[in-house]
Amino acid sequence: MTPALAPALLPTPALGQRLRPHAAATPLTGCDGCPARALAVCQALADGELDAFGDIGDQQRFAPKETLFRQGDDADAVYTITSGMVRLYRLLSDGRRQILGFLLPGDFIGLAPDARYASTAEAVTPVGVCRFDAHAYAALAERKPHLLASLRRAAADELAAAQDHIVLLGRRSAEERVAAFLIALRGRLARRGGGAVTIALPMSRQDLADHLGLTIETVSRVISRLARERTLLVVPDGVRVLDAPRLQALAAA
Amino acid sequence: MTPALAPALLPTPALGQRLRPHAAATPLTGCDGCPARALAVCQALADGELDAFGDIGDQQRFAPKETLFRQGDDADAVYTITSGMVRLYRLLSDGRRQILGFLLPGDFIGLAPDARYASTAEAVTPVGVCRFDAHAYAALAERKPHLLASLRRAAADELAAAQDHIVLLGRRSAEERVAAFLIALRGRLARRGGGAVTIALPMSRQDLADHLGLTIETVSRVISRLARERTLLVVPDGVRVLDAPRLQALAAA
DNA sequence: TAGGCGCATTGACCCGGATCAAGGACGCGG
DNA sequence: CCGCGTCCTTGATCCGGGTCAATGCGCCTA
Repeated sequence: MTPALAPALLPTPALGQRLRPHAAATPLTGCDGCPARALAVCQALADGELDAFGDIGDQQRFAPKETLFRQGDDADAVYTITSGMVRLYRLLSDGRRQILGFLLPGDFIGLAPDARYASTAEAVTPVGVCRFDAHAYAALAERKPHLLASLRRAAADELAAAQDHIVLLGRRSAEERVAAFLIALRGRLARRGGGAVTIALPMSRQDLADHLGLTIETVSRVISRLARERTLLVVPDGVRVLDAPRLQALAAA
Repeated sequence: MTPALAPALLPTPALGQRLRPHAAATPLTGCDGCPARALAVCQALADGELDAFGDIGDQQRFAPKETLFRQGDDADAVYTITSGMVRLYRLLSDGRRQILGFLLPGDFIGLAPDARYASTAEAVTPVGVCRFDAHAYAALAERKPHLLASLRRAAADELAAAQDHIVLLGRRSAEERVAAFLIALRGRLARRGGGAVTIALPMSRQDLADHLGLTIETVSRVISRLARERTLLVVPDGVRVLDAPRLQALAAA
């Protein structure tokens, strides 16, 4: 019933790429033209130093559902997302899945480089990354204190985000989870130059459910309810926030 | 019905201190006699370097329920736990509480030193800590690469633990949560020289509930059930594992 | 234009764990 | 020794969200 209301009015959410399949093509130049330049860990380096950085970095693209690496693989690389969206998840032996997070341009994977990856990383949309050999990266970090400091800040952010999510999963209702997730994603998108009204949701409802510790039906029902009471408007591949204060209130704190 | 079965047969769980109230007195010497010496971040430093370390460290004790710092305070110090147990938690505005973790000797607080503490730290048992001025610590870290490396390892561990907990809260049943928590705590205690059979639980059931995203009644019921079916034996301030394989199986993966 | 396929939505019902409500079991102070 | 407070356990009942089962709605291919 909702989709009828919604013409395709997504103003191409500035995610650094398109959300519809098979688009996105950042020219494979060096760091200069990198859309994540201002966001990423790399910003720690002065322009001059970027050469060393670009040298060990290797630009790659992944189509939706392609895997960057798998839980259990040995962790021989770290990544910076330059465009698109990546889901990071763990599987239990019986197939239950928990999505730890959705990564956006500028996000970094490999802050905690153990011997093996503890989770799987998979492209949600077409994805561009900068891939670094783990050893070369570690060696470079050792020589660039700015980079190290930047890594520590990123680690701090990531840990804080993980703790936020622990609170969300441990002590919040379904509606609060959805609202808090949307608010948080909106903030992350906005910081990357997206608008604060339309929130891009290129991932499936199942992905949302597996991130929020709910089922697909519950996610769908909550979103439908928020749409029915005019807090949200469901649009293709996303939602529009109609009543931001109300959504904020539901996300509580 | 269970307590009758349980004489006080706790062989003084080697937590580096006693679990019963009002005991514990590590002499306030330098790092040499520190019970956490081998576990902590400090192990990164050669014996000779410990002087600089001891100089900026400040040994403190806290009685049960005393707070080390509060959510929102400005983060002017980092800590290493030397004895006892600390709970780290966040409060929601309506009073709901989520315990992020229980800290043991050798654990470090302040890997992600933001401007303000994002959570409250409170002594569960009598606690000994080594307190460092945040700035002095950061300055020292800058000069000691070993220390920095050690911090990164600790940050990696902490992030991995947080992700484990996200999976636990997002995708596991009450029984699995309790079992997984007990297995994990047993491992941590064992690594600190405790036995692998008796698991010390100095925290209240409410604490467990607030850590595992459950209610006190559910925690109590699950533990009672495990005791009834001879997987556990409830003892004062802890449990004994009678059927480790079964507990392990419940913790799944 | 029809059929099929993969999501998403919606409804009906069920169940795991929350809530409400008594009791125990200790420990402590008097 | 009693009375009280705190924490834990247990039972009865309720309900939020899970499960099961239809549709619905593009979107793709023929």
